[in-house]
Amino acid sequence: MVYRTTATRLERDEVTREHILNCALQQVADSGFGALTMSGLARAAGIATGSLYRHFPGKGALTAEVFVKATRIELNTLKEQFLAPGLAHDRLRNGIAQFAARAWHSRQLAYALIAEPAEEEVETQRLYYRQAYATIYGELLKDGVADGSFVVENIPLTSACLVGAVAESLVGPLSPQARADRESGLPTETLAAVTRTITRFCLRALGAKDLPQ
Amino acid sequence: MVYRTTATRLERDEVTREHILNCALQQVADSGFGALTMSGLARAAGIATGSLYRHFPGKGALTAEVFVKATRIELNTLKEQFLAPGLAHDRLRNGIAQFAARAWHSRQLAYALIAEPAEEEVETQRLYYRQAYATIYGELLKDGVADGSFVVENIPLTSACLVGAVAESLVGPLSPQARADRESGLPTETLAAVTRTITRFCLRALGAKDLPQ
DNA sequence: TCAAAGCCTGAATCCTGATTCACTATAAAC
DNA sequence: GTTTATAGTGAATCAGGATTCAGGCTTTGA
Repeated sequence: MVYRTTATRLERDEVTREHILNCALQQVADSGFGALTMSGLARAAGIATGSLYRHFPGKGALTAEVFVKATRIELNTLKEQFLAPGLAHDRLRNGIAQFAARAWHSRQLAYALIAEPAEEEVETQRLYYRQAYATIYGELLKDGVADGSFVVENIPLTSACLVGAVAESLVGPLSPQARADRESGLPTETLAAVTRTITRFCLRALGAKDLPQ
Repeated sequence: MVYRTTATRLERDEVTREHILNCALQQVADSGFGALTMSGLARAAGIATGSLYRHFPGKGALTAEVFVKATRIELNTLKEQFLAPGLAHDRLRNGIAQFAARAWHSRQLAYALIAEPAEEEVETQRLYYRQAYATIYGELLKDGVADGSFVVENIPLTSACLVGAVAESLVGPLSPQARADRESGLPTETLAAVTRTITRFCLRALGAKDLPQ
């Protein structure tokens, strides 16, 4: 036995692995999951196609890891706002504003994470994380009912409505940005205006008393 | 020239064509667009694979036609409720209730029409029909603002929120039915309860005065 | 420096399902 | 009944992208 997996090697592997994931994330952020091919990714990462398979068992696993890496960040960011101290009313407002801003500035990635069809393994993770999203919305609603911010009868279903409303209006084909992409007229709406409308929509839907502005 | 496309032939072609579309719709309603293959469809329709290409230029066109056929029905059904006489408040309530009931009873089809990824040609049509949905929502909102039912600042964006909320809560992965599919516990929610929650959510979001019940 | 073992390469292979096409069957016209 | 154009058939082909693998390359440990 003259060849050993030495520390140097392990470290180098780790670096390569991260490099691959970063390149993949870049591609997804630029052009979505649909544009992610193993040969293209290998080219972008500067390695051979076969080498990808040293680090990942297959495309599904690789893609799922990209998805999870990116989604965790979003979820934690939102969680931070939702679990902050203060009235549920304000926490919801801040959370949505932040989510909207992030989606607005990287719509392709937001779309990929929220809605774009992808490998089976990605869909599995998406399901898991949607639940996670719904759960933190649910927590917030519970707090909001307790502190008098909201009036909600069915928390899980209302969470689903909120997730859907926010997703469609920011990232879906009816979102102002998507419309602007299509009809090549200027993007008439601003982030601030969109955020305001969505926030008011959600707060009103939850029976909140005083709306922003 | 001894062979003419006689009336009998044209009629028979028409029948076959309809038969194919019906079989395809059946398959989509049973198992979604993903399960629709040309050879499978040919088998189901009792004809040869190649014969499908006598009636349709390719899979994309065929699938798009199935989509349009089914979606038109839904859209018209909703339009009927939304354009009925009466207060916008009530029309919205009726429209959503009907939409929910239809989706509830054929969830696979509803999912396929609203959200399931499919051929390029289908996505094109989906875009078109989403706009159409948003437009009729928009009309209703305009009427509602006029007759005092609703308070809405940004009609297009609010329409998008409504479409998203309804779609996600009825058909998306967070819908009660989808949850029930996954966790094999009984489907705790009833259609009536779900409809009530969604309707109240939407009406409140639109600033409606008196909520049902 | 060298032998041994694992790494890296990328062209060849596999897979899945749409599409084609040479052939047979059928309908129309006489 | 015969001729001939068109319809129907389904096995073969094609397409495009994931996956494999034989062979050269590097690293390791002595």
